Amino acid sequence: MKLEEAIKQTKFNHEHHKVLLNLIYTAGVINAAQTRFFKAYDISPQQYNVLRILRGQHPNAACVGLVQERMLDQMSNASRLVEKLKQKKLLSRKECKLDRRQVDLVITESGLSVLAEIDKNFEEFEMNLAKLNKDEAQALNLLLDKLCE
Amino acid sequence: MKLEEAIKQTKFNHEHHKVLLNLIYTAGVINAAQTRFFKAYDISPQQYNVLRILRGQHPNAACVGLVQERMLDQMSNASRLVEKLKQKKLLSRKECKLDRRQVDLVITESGLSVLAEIDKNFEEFEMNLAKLNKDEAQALNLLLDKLCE
DNA sequence: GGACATTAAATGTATATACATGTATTTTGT
DNA sequence: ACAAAATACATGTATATACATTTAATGTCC
Repeated sequence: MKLEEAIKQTKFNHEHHKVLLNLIYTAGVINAAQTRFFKAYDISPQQYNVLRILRGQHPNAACVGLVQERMLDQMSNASRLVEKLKQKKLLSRKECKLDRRQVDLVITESGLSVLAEIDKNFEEFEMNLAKLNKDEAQALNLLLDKLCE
Repeated sequence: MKLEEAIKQTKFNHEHHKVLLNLIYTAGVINAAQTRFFKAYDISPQQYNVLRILRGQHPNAACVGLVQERMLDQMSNASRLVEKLKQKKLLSRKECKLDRRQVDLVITESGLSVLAEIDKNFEEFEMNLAKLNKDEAQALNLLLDKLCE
């Protein structure tokens, strides 16, 4: 359902105000859909994000700071997300020999296979979600990039 | 900072995947900025949203259901938001005479003046946030609408 | 080498949120 | 009219998040 129907409002002060509402609304819709999608794999979208970052480094280790830096939101609890994933044995956490303040995080085999399982279906999920063709997707990305610059 | 810099990733499987990340990222950026902006007025973006809905009905009352229906996210805790706003005396909550299951919510004078104060600066905030011209804002809205349809 | 600042990560705390359940009231079906 | 279903809202609970503080290790300057 698009914004105007969802919030029962058809007039906006100006386009910029609608952009603001529309972005927050759209992100909420996507987020809810993602949360539902990942629930089947017993992880949250944030946890998926962390696993993907670790897979990107694999077989090297990454520290909490690197993960935090690359996360979609600049949140402060990478530690706690890591703890959750460790409990599920999707990553390993060891003291870093070179700098004992840091920890070496490595995705486990189990973590890799969960990601592989997810990726099988995630692309289809993405395509369904976005009812846009490739050109439109590209245009949307350009606008979002410009907005954030 | 745009997505690619933020997450240190320049290649994406396809445009749709980038759209997904970009939307969540952009909404996060906006949300953080909004939260900071509203902090000066001691309310959250969600609470602002509720107050705006009530102002839209003023001087009529609105019930919790109507508020919930029009909120940006389909959340389940309109009750608790209302409770917070009542504690701050920004709205009044009375039993509805016609249907005693419902409650009549009305924004208070104090609530109206907080909104007036906010609106003085919010438009400027919106414009700064979105480094887009009017045509681009319009294009972005069309794409988001299409995506949510 | 030692006091002091800086950094990395973890933890504490208050609030927010998702989801399920509870409670009171009204509506519906017979 | 009365039992059952539906509705409106509130609450319980577990988890998530923002923000500040703590702890331990490293770096810096004299």
